[in-house]
Amino acid sequence: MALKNLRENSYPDWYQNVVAAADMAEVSSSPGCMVIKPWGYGIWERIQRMLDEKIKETNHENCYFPLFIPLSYFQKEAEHVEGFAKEMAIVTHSRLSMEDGKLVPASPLDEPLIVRPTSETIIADSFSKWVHSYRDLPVLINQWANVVRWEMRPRLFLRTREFLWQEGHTAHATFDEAEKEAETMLNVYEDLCVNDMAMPVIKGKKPEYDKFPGAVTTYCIEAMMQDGRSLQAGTSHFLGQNFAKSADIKFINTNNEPEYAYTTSWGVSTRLIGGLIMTHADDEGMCVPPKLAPQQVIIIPIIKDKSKAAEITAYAEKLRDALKSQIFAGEKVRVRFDNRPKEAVDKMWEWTRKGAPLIVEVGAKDLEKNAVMFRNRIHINQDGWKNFEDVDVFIATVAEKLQTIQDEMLARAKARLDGNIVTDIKTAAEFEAYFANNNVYLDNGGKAPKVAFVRGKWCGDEATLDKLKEMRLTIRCIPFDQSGSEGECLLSGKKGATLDVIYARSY
RNA sequence: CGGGACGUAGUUCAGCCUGGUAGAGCGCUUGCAUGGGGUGCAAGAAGUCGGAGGUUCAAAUCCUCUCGUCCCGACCA
Repeated sequence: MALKNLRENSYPDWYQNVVAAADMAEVSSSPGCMVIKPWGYGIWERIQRMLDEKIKETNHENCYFPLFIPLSYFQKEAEHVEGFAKEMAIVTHSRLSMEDGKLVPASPLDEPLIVRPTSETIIADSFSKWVHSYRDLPVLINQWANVVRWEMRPRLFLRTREFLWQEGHTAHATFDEAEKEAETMLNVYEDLCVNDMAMPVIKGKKPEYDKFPGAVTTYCIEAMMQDGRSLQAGTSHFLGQNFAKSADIKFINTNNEPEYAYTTSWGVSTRLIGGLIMTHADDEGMCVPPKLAPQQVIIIPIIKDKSKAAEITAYAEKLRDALKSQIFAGEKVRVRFDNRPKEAVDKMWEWTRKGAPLIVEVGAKDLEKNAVMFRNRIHINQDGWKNFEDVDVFIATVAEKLQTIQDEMLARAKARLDGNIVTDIKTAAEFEAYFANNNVYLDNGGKAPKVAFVRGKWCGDEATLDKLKEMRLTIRCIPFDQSGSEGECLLSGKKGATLDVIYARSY
């Protein structure tokens, strides 16, 4: 029996159903916020660990800046102010007092504090104190933090008022070095998404109108969800000297002249988990790529005859310990022996909905044959879901099996992305016809709208943005691999457009 | 923040129109049977009906306000 809400009926309902069925998160009583439950947080911890390693490999160090940012700091960078003059949490009082039996805010602050929506301004302030000479550069730091944006329409993992992320901030002596840094970190994100999350992405930069407020260039990676909508999975900004000028990050260069530093910032958030769900989950629940799975192998004892319970338990524990000594992707295999007092069949389905890659069932028959029965989550209801194997062979090949699953998940996701980028729309008329209704299907049978990405020309004129909005589309990015050819702009119909862009509906 | 739907047991929901003893499925607890693809039978526990005010002899039900959730939109990681 699959989930109550299937993908083909209602994608949003299905999404929430997966989050609940996999027990990853739930809506909190605190409005707009989520409670990330152990399985969901475990996935986040895996993302953190893998990304943190990559961040450190590229010479960045972690540190921590305040949650509260004085309002005036926010006001320093003109574009930043405008771009971020949106819903934010503002601290205006410093205590509560009791009046008529009710708690009311008291002691107004001289200057309100903003609960950080992002930390460019407060970090730039520190950088201005740290940087005096070209010898102090580059400054390469990162922080793991929570941020708050007062979203009006929250969705678990994809958009919540408070979310967890990492934000890297760097300062450099030259334009080129900073620009290269922004690209390097975009590549780090791509590596994380592709090789660890099995979620292929398109790399590119945002059009001018869609840049981060205050950025010179915003680079991004875009992933395709199963409904054909695009999810911005990560961004990396080259900020030029904009923030350096407003925060006065100045240094003496090698020519003994004062110069403003060049800064970057880059981040990914718990939104990646939403992307992971919409990339890999199916109508039976979540599927977690082995590298990200908090538990990669689940062992469930099957005890029919209670007199054999001790024997089966001992067998399972021995198997657990042997598996734990195996190495997959440079780490010990993560194994859980699930001996909770529950029905074996319930445990099996629970872990299936959570998306643990391998579920092993051990019972009396296995003891006799010195074997195991294991299920491969991503082959559910197909050949290869249920497998029998000699226990020693299983132990010896568990890392190999996990790698195969990881590879297969990437291959599936990649096939979906590659197979659903429409490239043969060459005129504005064809383009309009293609999106004439919401019922453009990627595959047959589905009732929910699934719209492919269209890769085509854009003239770059901002007058085309109205048309875009009308069609409920967005320009996801200007991909790095430009063809350089000329053609008709799919929005304006103008000839001689040279930019290749990705048009898609988005999250 | 605009448009729509909705808040009743842990959960999914019925009951509301036409006011009069608080209901069901799943889940939970116990027992027996079962057990390698989502168990069966029996018994049991569990809700000041989102909150506040109003109408009434009487409110889950009618009225007002409020808070929250979901969907669509705008906005965004």
